[in-house]
Amino acid sequence: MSYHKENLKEQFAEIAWDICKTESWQKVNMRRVAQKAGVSNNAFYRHFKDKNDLKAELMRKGFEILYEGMKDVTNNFSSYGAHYIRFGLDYPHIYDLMFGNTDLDMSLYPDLEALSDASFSGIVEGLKAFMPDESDNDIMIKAYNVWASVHGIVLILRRSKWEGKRTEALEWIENNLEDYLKMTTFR
Amino acid sequence: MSYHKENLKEQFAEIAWDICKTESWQKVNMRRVAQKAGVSNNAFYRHFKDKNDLKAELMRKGFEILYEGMKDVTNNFSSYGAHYIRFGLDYPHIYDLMFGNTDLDMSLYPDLEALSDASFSGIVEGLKAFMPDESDNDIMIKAYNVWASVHGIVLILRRSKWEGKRTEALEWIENNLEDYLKMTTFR
DNA sequence: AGTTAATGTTAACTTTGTAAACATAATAAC
DNA sequence: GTTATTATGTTTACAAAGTTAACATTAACT
Repeated sequence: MSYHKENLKEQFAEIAWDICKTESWQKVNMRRVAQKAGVSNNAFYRHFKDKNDLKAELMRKGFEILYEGMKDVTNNFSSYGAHYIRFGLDYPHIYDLMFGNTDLDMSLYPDLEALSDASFSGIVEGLKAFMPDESDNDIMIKAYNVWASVHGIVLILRRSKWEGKRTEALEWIENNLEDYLKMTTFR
Repeated sequence: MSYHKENLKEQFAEIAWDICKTESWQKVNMRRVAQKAGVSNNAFYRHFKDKNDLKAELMRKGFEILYEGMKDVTNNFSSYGAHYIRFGLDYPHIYDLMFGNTDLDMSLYPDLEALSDASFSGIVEGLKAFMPDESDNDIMIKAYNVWASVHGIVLILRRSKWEGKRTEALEWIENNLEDYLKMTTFR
C-alpha cells in the first residue's frame, strides 16, 4: 500500500484551496501541490487534465460556498449584496478565479458557466420583484449597475487591505456593508 | 553601426505596448519583444531592471493618455466617467495593468502610485464641488461608490465582449455611457 | 491466473524570466 | 590621439513551472 492513495483528486483540490486562502492562483503549482500531498509531481495529471482543470474545481467549491451561505440572507437586497461582498473579502483569491478576468475557456466548463450566470440572474430576478413597474431593459441596466458596484467595491476593499491604505471611510464601508449599499447602490 | 541601437528602451516599450493592444500582459515576453526589436534576448536588461519595470513604463504611458484625453471632457461628471470607461474599453490590457490587481510593488514606483491616486482624488474633488454641503465622510463613501461602479462596468463591458455574450442592455450602455451614468451612479 | 485499466513515478522537453561572462562601442581623461 | 571607463549588446546558462511520454505497480474484471 501507499502506491495508490485514497481520494487523491480531492486532496489536490483541498491543498490548492488552502494555498489560495492566502496566496494567489499563480502561487499554486503542480510540484508544490504534489509535494504537499506526498506524491510525485506528475500524479496530478492522472486526475486533472491540466492546471486549468484544477482551477475549475476550485471555482466550483467557491460557488458552492457562496450560494450555500446565501440561503440565509436572501431576505433583502442589501444583505444579499453584503453577503456577496463578504465572500469576496473572505476568499479574495478564489473570488478572483470566479469573477475576475479568467483566462479560462468557460465553454469547456458549462457547469461553471451556469454557476457564474446564476449570480447575475439572481440580481435581475430580485430587481424585477422589487420594482415590478420598470421596463425589462431598465431592469437589466440597473442590474448591470448593481453588479458593477458590488464587484467594484470588493476590489477596492480588498486592494486597500493589501496595500495597507485604509481610510476611515473604507473601514466604515467594510463594517457597515448593508448600510453602505442602502445609501449608494440600493438607494 | 547596428551594434548600438537608437532609443532601444523606447522601442521596447512601444513593442510591448503594441502587443498589449490586443493581447494580455502575460503574452509579453522578453524574447518576443527582443526579436521584434531585432536585438538579442537580453539587451532588454540593459534598459529595464526586470519585466515589472517594463510594465511600469506601460502604465505610465497609459496614465498619460488617460489624463491627456481627460482635459477635453471635464465639463461634467458623467462625461468624465464616460471618458474613463472608454479608456478602459479602448486599452483593456493596459487598463488591467493600471487598475487591475497589480502584483507590482507600487512603493517601488512612487510616480505611478501618485498617478494612480490622482484618479481617485479627482473623483473626490469633483464630488466636493458638486455637493458642497455633504460631510467629508459621506463624500468619501460616495467617491468609493463612484469609483467602484465605473471600474465595475468597465470590467463587465469588456468581459461581455471577450466572451461574446452581449445583451441589448449592454449595447445600450456602451453606446450611451453618459446617460447610463446619469441614470445610475450619478443620479 | 492473466489481461486490462487505473494510478503513481521518472525522465525529459518547453517556455520564460533572469544572471553571468564576454564583446564592442561611445565617452571621458590624460 | 591614445587609453581608461562606462554603456550597451551578445552568448551561454540556469531555474521555475507546465506538460508529455515511457515505464511501474496496483487493482479489477474475466
